[in-house]
Amino acid sequence: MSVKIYNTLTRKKEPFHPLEKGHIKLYVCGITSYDYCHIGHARSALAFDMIVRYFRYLDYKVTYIRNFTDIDDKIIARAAEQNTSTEELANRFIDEFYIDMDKLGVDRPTMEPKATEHIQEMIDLISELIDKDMAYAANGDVYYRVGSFAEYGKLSGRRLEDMQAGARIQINENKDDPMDFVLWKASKPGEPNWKSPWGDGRPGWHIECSAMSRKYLGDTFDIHGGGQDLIFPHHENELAQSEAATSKPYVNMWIHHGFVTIRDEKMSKSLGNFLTIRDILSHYHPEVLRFFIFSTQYRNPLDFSEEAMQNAMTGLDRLYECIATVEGMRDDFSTQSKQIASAKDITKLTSIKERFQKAMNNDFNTALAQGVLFESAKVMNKISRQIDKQPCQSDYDLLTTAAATIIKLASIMGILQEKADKYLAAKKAAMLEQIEISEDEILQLIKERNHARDEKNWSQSDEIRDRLLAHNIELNDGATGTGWSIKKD
RNA sequence: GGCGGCGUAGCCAAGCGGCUAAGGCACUGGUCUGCAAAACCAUGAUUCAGCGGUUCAAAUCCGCUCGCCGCCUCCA
Repeated sequence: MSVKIYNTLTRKKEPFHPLEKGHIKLYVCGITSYDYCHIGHARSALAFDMIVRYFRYLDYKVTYIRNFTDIDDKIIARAAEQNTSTEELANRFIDEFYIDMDKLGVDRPTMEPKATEHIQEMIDLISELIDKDMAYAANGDVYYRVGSFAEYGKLSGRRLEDMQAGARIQINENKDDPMDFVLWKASKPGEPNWKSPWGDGRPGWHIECSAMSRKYLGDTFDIHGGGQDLIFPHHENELAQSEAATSKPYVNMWIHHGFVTIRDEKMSKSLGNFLTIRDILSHYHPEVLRFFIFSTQYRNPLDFSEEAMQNAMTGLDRLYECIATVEGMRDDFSTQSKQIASAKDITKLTSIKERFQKAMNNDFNTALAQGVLFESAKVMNKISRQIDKQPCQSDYDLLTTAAATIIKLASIMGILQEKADKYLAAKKAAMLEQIEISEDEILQLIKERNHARDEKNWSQSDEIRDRLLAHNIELNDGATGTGWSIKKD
């Protein structure tokens, strides 16, 4: 059973097989480093983190390259504003990026090349294109001759004629054709620049990915990924450059993820409706953001709202509570106890892995995979609540194995990775800080209330409970005593 | 104007030609409880934006209409 992936190039879901058996070569467009990252960047990093983790779970070797664009117009402009160098600015925000990624628990790619460290490779590639007459130099700039690449537009499904009709194309008298795009830009005075056969200048945006992917992954590799906004022009142009230079297919499979939206509009700086990763992580546990991001399939738009985050948190807590209950089970079983799990329950719980993989094999359908986790938790809760004191061996084994399986599978999405009791305790402690009552006070009041309850003094008992409720503390009277929790809004 | 995507219960979200249209949140009833909370059980779309068509069979394929979104300029 192979993984099926939606390929932007063919607009179909296709079974995926790497060129080299057992070894996947993946290139993903990373950030342009000039500002803090927002949730959209988080979605990109997390989507590919999940994809790589899933491939590795399936025992593939994955070589994962994600670049940093550390020179471009925006970086130059921002550096000038801040009176600093492009290098300092780019490196500063790369450091900030790592802070966010580490908090989110995103695994590092195999390599993270920077554009400015691959100038020579880009110059070499541009020279090859000029030699083949696919590119031309003009006044210190170098342009790609779009019209000479017959398949131009095949990735984004555009035809040159259509684009020219309605496009806002900058007038540039250096270009032979308005659709030609820049490979090398002559530098203006004071701008960062590198020596080249065409004079001092700097690379265009698209060429870096062609040069770096070729260096680290070869002329043809398995998967190239990025956000849907990169399909055109970035990936279209990359493809055109690389295939023109090598005369080989550039990439077999193109993966593009959807946007994060707010009130159904794309999150973007120009609209001012973006939230940074650190904004979110100051209010929510990183796993809540991960849970939220994986609550829909990666290609669909994902609408951000506080309500959706609360929803994600509730769902994550539910899974943690289920695991905590199983882990809190007395770890000795009894030969006296009867088996509670039905044949149907056993089937459900022994097929978790299979059902989860089936979901993931269908174009990384994390939404469906989360459904498998919830269904499993429900069955486990059902069994757990019926166990009286000690489980029988078969139930004990079934539940502990199921919990371990869920934790393992959830690690692909990077959720449920904390010890369940610690996660729940930490959450309680964090929420306790927000209300004006200490744990000691709560425990004291519970003690008083239980005393009243022993005397069947219900009015006093309820009065104490209401007093705690005023502080958002909910009580739960169980067989082993009275517990408390913070009430959700 | 060109290209692409989406429209499934109050909300989120699976479904990719054929088993009762997953799952979560919310709501309601029940079990449990002194009363609650949590958990569990039960309950909700004769129907998948609308209209036609293909098929023995369509939410799933095709066409048209309506609505929303994205790309065509930097953008995850």
